Amino acid sequence: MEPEEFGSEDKGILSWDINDIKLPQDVKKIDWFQEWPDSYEKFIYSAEDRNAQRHLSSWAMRNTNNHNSRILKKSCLGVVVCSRNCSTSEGRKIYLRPAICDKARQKQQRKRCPNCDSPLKLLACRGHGGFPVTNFWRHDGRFIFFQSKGEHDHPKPETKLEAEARRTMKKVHTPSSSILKLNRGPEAKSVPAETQSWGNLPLSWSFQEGIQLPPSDSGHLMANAPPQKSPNDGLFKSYSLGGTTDLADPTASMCPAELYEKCKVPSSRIYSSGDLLQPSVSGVRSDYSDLQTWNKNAALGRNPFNDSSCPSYTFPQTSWSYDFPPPQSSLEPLPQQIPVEPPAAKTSSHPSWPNPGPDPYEEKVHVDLNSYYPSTTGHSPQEDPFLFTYTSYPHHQYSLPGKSSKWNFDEDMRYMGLEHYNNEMLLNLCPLR
DNA sequence: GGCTGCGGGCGCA
DNA sequence: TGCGCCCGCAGCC
Repeated sequence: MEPEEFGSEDKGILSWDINDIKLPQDVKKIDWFQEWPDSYEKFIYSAEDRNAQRHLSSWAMRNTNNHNSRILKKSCLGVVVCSRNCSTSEGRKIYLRPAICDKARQKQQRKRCPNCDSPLKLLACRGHGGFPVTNFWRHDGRFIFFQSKGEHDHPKPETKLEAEARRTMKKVHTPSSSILKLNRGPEAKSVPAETQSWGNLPLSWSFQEGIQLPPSDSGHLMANAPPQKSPNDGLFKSYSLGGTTDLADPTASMCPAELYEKCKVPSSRIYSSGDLLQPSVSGVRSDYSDLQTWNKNAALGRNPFNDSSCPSYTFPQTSWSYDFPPPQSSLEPLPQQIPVEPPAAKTSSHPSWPNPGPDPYEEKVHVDLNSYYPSTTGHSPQEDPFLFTYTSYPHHQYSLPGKSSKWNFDEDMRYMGLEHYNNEMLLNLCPLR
């Protein structure tokens, strides 16, 4: 997030440090959750942002004791790679998510590369002066302040959801490899090298669960060699029409199909707030015009769309604005796949952190997404019995969209990645679909 | 079994 | 004093 993108008021807000005694409370703009924070970044999330509440990151971050109960500190564990740096026949590299638990990580490192059976090795993160990148979380008032220190010097590992899903998938019956191959072949080959784990996840599973894995393997992620792409790549397919989408276009990954033409030019402003949120949106902050940033990020396996430089919109009720678009976060479960139940008020486990209130996404932004939902899917996810055949996240707390077909825009957008992920997985599980 | 948060403790600069 | 790291514990999924 470049300071140039902000006005004087924003610059003042950006001047805070996580260690400050008092953090700004007159926050006008709060950020969308950043799944892959990198470099020396600061974000201010709503205290009701569930991902922020959980201090989630797609980097493998472990808790670090900083002897300060007000500030949660996490340090990056890096990425688990093949010691021979092997590549699959499709040129994919092995980037596994290091287990957070020390014992589990040791156990993980005793396993072999799923591709070449060489030993695995942990590529430690040394992006912060030779030490791991550290992330800091602090709850203060209505906000959750996030600050990262250091720049990851390693590829992105498998995301948490991928790792969780992989474990889950291990417990379910695996369809035959031939079916998987049939189902995934052409599409998989169309995925460019840019594509990383998320979009390829089912493909990875196809490899690991049905085709290439040695019996002893516990699963892995076969990501393409850097540059990589963020998990929210899946969003594109969630919105795409007819499965003929161009996955090589990163800007498309977050665009409703109807807006694709407006979105597909990376060097221009991708999201006009009025395009997506007509009644309740105002203000656009920035764009993704820096190709150098793109190239640099891509070279390190980063998705420039994870940068915080996003257009924003403002909630009329709160006068806050969110960076837009949100869907880079795919860490949340999909409401479409969630049994109807009232949202539970999450209780902060931290003694000094306030309990968040009701989910703002269920109250503040109601956007009719009917016109944006992919029409060619033929039916909505909630109508599709297949979409209920697998739910890997039992802890969801969200309610299904009501009969009014009003969707909670924020959450739904963020969930699209997971929806894609589930849809893709279901495609594997139900290849005849 | 693994993830997460907490906190005691140690070593180093 | 701050930081990095180890360890154990407890709660949760």
